[in-house]
Amino acid sequence: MLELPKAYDAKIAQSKWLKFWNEKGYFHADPAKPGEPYAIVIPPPNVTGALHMGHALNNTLQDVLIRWRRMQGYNALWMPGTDHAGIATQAVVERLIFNTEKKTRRDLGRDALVEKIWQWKDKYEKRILGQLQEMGASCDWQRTRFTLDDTCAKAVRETFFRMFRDGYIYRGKRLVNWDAQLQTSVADDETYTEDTKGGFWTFKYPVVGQPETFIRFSTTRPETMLGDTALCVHPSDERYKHLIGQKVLQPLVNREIPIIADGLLADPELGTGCVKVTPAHDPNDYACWQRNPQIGILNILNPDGTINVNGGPYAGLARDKAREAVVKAMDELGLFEGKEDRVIPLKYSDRSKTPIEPYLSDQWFVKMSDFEPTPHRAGDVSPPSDADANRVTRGADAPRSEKPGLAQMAIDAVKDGRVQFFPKRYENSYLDWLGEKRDWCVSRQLWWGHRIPVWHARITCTTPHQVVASFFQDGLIEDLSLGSDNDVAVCKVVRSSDGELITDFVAEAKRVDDIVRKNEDQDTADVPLPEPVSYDIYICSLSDEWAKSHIPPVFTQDEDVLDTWFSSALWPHSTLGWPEETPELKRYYPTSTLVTSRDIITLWVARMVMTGLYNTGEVPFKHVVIHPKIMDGFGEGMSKSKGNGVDPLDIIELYGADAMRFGVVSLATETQDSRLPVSNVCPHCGTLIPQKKEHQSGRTRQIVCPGDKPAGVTCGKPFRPSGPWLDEDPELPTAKGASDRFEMGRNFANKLWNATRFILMNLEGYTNAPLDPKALPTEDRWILSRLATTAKAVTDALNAYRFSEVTRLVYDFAWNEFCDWYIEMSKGRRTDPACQRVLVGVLDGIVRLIGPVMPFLAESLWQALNEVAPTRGLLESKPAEESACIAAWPNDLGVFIDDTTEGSIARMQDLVRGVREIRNRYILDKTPLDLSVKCNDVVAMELNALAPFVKLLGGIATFACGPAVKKPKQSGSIVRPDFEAYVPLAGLIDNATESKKIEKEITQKQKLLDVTVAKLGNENFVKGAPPEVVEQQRNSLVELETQLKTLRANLAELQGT
RNA sequence: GGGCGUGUAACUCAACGGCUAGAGUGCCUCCCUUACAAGGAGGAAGUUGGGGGUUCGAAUCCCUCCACGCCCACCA
Repeated sequence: MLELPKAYDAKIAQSKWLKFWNEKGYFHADPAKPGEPYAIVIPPPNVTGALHMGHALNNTLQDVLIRWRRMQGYNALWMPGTDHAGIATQAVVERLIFNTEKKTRRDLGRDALVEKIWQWKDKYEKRILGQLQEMGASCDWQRTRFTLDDTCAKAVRETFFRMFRDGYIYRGKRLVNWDAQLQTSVADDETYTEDTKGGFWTFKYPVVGQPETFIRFSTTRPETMLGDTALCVHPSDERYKHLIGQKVLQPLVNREIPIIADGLLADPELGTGCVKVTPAHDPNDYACWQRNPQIGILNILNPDGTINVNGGPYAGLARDKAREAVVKAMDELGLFEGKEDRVIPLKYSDRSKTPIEPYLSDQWFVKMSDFEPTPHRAGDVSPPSDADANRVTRGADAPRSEKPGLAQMAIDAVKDGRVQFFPKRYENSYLDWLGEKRDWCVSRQLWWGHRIPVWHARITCTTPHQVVASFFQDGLIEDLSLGSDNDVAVCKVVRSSDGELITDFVAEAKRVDDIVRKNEDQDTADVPLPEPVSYDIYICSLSDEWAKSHIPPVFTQDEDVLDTWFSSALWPHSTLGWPEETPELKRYYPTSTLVTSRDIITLWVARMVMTGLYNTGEVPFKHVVIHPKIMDGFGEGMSKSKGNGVDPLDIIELYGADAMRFGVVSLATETQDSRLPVSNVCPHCGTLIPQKKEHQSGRTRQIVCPGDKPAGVTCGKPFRPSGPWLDEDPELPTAKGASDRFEMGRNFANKLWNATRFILMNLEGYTNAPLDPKALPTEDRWILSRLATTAKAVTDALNAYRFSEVTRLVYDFAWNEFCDWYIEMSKGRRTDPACQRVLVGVLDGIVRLIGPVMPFLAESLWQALNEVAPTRGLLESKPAEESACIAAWPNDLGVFIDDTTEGSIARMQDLVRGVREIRNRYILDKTPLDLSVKCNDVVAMELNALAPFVKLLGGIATFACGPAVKKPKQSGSIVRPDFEAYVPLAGLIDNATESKKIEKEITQKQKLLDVTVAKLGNENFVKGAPPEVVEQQRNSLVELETQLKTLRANLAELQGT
């Protein structure tokens, strides 16, 4: 017989089976092999980040699904990989280089910096993938991708090219969130808003031509006054009506600006009712300018956040200095009216933690709204003139134009069910966000990323002749194949002055000609020469090689890289080899399930659907599973700076990978958040000390391991709580974060380990044969029925992505039914072949059911079982699979389901529990005790059949049953109503206490009886409720009456009456 | 302001219109019974946030109030 160690050793199991699985190659998906495909692409973790509990949850859930489908016989692919995470990674490496070498990125240069980031990436990618492996993730590691690798780059290039060609990508001036520190634009979602101490200044501008007339306005950002191009009031505001159309003087830069009326911008209730308009530095003002283009737009900032030449005398000043100077100057002019301190919500950049500056700059956009793209020609390489139209038609339910745009395509896919969300409510965030159809700014002023494959030149023509010469006679455009079917490059030409896309060059040449001719016709000596005309020429090329040999040197490649999400958006098809028609793409696309968290539903999920549909015509995945976010015990997000984070690797170290996985799967409910109370682990003795709020964010410098516990349990030594510490402190070691919630999984693993150990020790002479339920004793039928019911429930839960239910179901069945009851009952039947087969068969089933969640444990038990019982099976006898990874999922056990037997055993359990309660409450010594039990015929038969139960009563009671047991006439005996056992208790109990207890019970039962009587007396209930509910109420009425009778008799006996 | 969610035992969560609202942890009592003390047996502990309503029947559905969380928008 196989003798296993006394406890489950997670570490040994992990190293052993990881190696075994790798060697066997179970996780490699081969498109040539049979089986219904089931594919998941991993949400690629950021290469620079360490894995946190969110990753642990996210990846464990994917692994559960993949392992489960693999066991079901699917051809299962889990595609792993990492994300280059543009801004985050570059920022980290830049900071590192600055800290170590005191060099900025400009000192290094583009190539050197990118080279350094690649080195960094190689190192951290290895680490992060290794961590995933340690968690047991059964990814197809041979296929590991990176969003910047050649395969992905090819897909990115192809997508950009097609979008450029088809007019989905355009160049536009836009107000972007400018990070003046990193000197890049950042997306809305890469910013956060924080209440910040600021001010609310009130100034006045003098009205031109009306001495002593001023108009007052307030602002939170005085420095932007340099860029004011108007003052704005509400059209119906009586106070200012007469001033609309007048001008005021901006005294600092000596510019006259108009007073305009705009009901959307000005709110008469707010401040003075008059607001300054700075289109280039405020999103609302920008919108106002779009409605009132005549006021003009003036950018006053340099990319580094200092004031530019438009700021006149303030040029060169940093923003805060400019603010001081402007206020001072206004004050000196007597135009400053006062300042109020105010807390202002200010946007910050997530990466550099510096304030965001709304900044006007040239960016590349992907058009989201509906339009009619004309391939190869009419791309919209201009600022959108339809901004207002967008606003009117926004919303997922807005009327559709003929040709749905990217956003609409993605909306439709969810609305018609091609993509389904679990839980369904998350569809809302997706649809609402896409419904806005806001264009997507895809350029980033970074070096780390996919470089934008567009070459640009500006050609300025001083004579119309030159235009013609440049465009036609030199043959430049023809060569570049504008409008032809060139599939390597596309060229677009834009008139610089107004951004008009030029598609008809003959017409354009004629237009310029006409202007010149008009000038010549005037025939005066001092005719001004025609204004020079400039054209911006953009060439997008699919291939760098082609670009090198074909694009004239006057063109330069765009310096920017693409938003990280651009490559992430392609992930489901790019990783499978698109645009090549690979076998993988054909077999696994569309993928099956995407598992992610709710905060990237818009950023990532929506964009994957869009690009998937655009590139392949098919949705990227059918199901989107959104799992909760893991919070600490106070419901707050985990973060490094708070120090309330838990490292999954520490959990693996402390409790094992199976326990970690079991824990996080248990947390995966359908709620938004899950709480995981965090403890500090004493670095000296390992005791877990629950984290308090004051321990967070470095507010507590020192914790002393509690000394009031027994010696040896805690050590009483001081340490530093887990937190944002930058340095090591030799005196005070820093605690790790952990959580005792993972004990549940560890204990469960050990329980199963020991159940297996017990079974394997008792398999002397084991042979296997199929089991016929009809020929088996009650308890065997019962446990097989419970196994079948559990297996079905687990399968249902997985199908519906109710993960926490999976762990709960298996835990309850394995521990509370199999171990606590069936194994105990089996102890009287050690050599019974049927019992051995049931033990092995049920254990085998449990191992399969827990396999997806606890793969290391499952494999350990599986291999042990294979040694002793290599041939097994409940319905047919066959050799077991060589690994739990590829063991068949139990889904054909329905024949064992037997409700009658489950009911009998449930009654028996009640009875046994009742006896145990009496023993525990009253019989503290081990005096053997005669216990007579009277029960009805059905129970009696069951009990006779289940004779070994007597042992469950503790081995000190005798157990008599049958129809004719008389109540012993013995003073001090007590009858428990729920099982009618007569227990002699003379001298063992305190009559007063017990009387009280019984009185309380009588009150409760009487109340319940009254309710039941009332119910049954209610005609509506008898008619309206389902018959089985009525029947059950009738039964419980009879039962309650008996119970009350018994209780009253007990009470009378106790009180000696 | 708009949307989504949460509130059940001391803590973390189940229960999704129907048996006396259940687990795990913690707490109390007993037990190292040869699978397991990372264990076994039992116990105490709940006005299901408050208030209305619908229903024969509500933790569950509706209304309302309170508290909390997340997302989006706005805040000169």
